[in-house]
Amino acid sequence: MLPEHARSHNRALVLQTLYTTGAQSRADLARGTGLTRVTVSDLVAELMAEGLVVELGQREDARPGKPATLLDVARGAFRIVGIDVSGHRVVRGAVLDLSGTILERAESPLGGATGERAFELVAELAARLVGLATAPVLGVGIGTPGVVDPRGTVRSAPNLGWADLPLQARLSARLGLPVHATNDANAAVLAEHGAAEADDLMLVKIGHGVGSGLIVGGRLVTGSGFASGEIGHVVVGTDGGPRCVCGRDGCLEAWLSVPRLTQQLDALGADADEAARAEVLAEAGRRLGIVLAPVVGALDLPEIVLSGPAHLLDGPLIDAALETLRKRTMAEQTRDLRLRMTAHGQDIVLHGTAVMVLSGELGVS
Amino acid sequence: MLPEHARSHNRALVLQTLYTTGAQSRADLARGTGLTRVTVSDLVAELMAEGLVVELGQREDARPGKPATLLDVARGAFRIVGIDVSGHRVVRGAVLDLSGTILERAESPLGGATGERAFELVAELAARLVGLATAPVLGVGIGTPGVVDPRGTVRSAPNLGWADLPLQARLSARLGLPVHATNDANAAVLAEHGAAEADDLMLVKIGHGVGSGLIVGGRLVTGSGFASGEIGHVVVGTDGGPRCVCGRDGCLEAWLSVPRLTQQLDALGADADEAARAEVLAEAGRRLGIVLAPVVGALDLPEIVLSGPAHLLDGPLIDAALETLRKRTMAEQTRDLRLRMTAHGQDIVLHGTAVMVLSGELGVS
DNA sequence: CGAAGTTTGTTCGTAAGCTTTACTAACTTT
DNA sequence: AAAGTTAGTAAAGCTTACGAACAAACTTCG
Repeated sequence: MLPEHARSHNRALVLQTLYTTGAQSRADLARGTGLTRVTVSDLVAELMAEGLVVELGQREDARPGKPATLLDVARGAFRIVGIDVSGHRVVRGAVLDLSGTILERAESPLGGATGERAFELVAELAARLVGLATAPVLGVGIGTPGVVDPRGTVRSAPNLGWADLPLQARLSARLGLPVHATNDANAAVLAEHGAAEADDLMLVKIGHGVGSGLIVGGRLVTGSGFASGEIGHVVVGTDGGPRCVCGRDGCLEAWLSVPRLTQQLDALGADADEAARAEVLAEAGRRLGIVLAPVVGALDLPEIVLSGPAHLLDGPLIDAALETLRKRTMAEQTRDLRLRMTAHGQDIVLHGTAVMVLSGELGVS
Repeated sequence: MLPEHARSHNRALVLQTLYTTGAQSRADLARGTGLTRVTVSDLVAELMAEGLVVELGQREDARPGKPATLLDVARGAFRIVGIDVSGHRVVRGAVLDLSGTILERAESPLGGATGERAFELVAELAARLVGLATAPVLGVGIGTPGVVDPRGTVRSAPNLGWADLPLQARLSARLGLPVHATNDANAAVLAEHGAAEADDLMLVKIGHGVGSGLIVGGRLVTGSGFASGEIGHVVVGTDGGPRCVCGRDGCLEAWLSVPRLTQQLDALGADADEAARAEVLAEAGRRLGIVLAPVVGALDLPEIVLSGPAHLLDGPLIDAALETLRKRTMAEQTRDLRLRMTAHGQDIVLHGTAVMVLSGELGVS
């Protein structure tokens, strides 16, 4: 730990405070960070020279003393490019500003491409989006299914036919920009965590498969083999269940994946009554609750967020899951447990990649 | 982040390296920590002045250059007092040296004491042990059942009749020494983690009740309500189970607690055949595996350690638990999963409290 | 209306901490 | 005996943050 590390820590602290709290003066920043006004002024000067912070002008309200000069992160001065490879049929991408607002979108049909061809599609989409950016690009973030190590190498992503693909390194070399890659569910939980304070959070992403991302103590859990969150193929309960693609009976994914739910609802027929449809969804919710209960107990989780098609998840399914969780864990722990849908909708992975780039490039987490 | 924080970080880094790697020279430390020899010399001088580090004399082996002066942590110059309140009938305590070796033991029968009387017993035992120490006491560590917050206040420990008891503060005031308190299962997982490198580890403590402690990313998981590890009252499976003291059917504790296992084995009779006894234990092990599977999946845990009576746990129970875990999770994750008994035996909580004091007082973790 | 008080942000000098460079000490190898 | 190597220390310098003091610009009070 050198003095310069302390410096970059303080720099990130100032930027973080400015990012989350919004426009404020140097003196406000000093009070908020615990540093002195002198130090804050120095750090702010450095950040302004880099174009990351701008002065907004004087504060309007009438107070005694010299009027404060308001500062803010130059939210419009840089762009982030985000790529979501978790879709089954398309690769989606976007240009975002530093606040995480999506400014431009683009997508490429995947068309069943795998391996090198799939990488090529991702790289081309990223390059296209970088071209659309009307301000310097801070970095590129990618969320992909599969096991991704901290250096952004995709250790294994069966659906895309990727194995030990150095996604981050190759894309960075090609674009000449910083690139950050992570698992799609991890990106999603980062989006949900946003720039919030350190806490604990689990995000369950339900789509073609079922995966999850975890934040414990404010930090993303990667797992010993970088395979955290893989709950899709955990067997639920002790009474069998539907056959899973992995060959076993009763995996969570076999109960809960979107194809399975859709197929079950379709089987009821178009004119099925609402109660029958609700029961199908409630049964899936109960199964989710059964798997999550031990995790909630072991980690004392306060909040779980679901991501996926709201018309399937938001209703009987989520209600049954919460009720099951309550029934199967200690009352003290789940009394305050929150289980809810994400507010990010379909863009959750894109937003998460932006958080990842902000965190990696600016230390803003 | 001030320069002095960097200083104390580097100080702890030197001490940590010395503690884990053992006797070595200042130059070795410089290479090991990445600091320069000058800085290491300065820090070592500071640590020697405090009596925490001592010179052992010159290195013996024949190498070119000036002979190195070997250093080590003054492992015998300080003592740690550890208290384990997790026993059902007695409070156990010990005096340990900085290496975690137990030098003296003492215990007090609890005799059903609760509330203030139980606290009094703990305080008296601690004072007695401090008196037994033949070197300055670095600090006192306590492992207690229940929910303990980071400031060492026991939020709730029903068996001891404690609620919002500021255990750490009151004991520290009484003894005039630094005190650290935590949950017993958390202390146990710290013992198992020891001074090892950052990794992931779960410890399941099976006794009168069932609890667990978790280390994720090298850090102890406390949980949002400081109630992490409470898996004893998570319901197992979807086929009912024995009635639990909490009123529900099929809690893990109802399947797995020592009283329950003992009672089941006793019910078989003294001349029961070995296979019947093994089946009782294997069934309990399968139940443990069912609860742990989602946690292993979500966290990508590489290792789980059991603590409790070896004659019950080490055998059919542990074998069945591992087999169940393998059957119920993805093969990639559990291929390398280790499930084993602790090597600390009954002293695991005492050893854990020592780790806690070392970490809290010296930054050695 | 002017003096007093308040708040902001900067300048200047200082203390802490780590580094580089240079040195001595003490050993092995040739 | 000379050369080379390694350990540890001393001196000087750079970076970083701080405290004190101050000017600027406002409000409030008499």
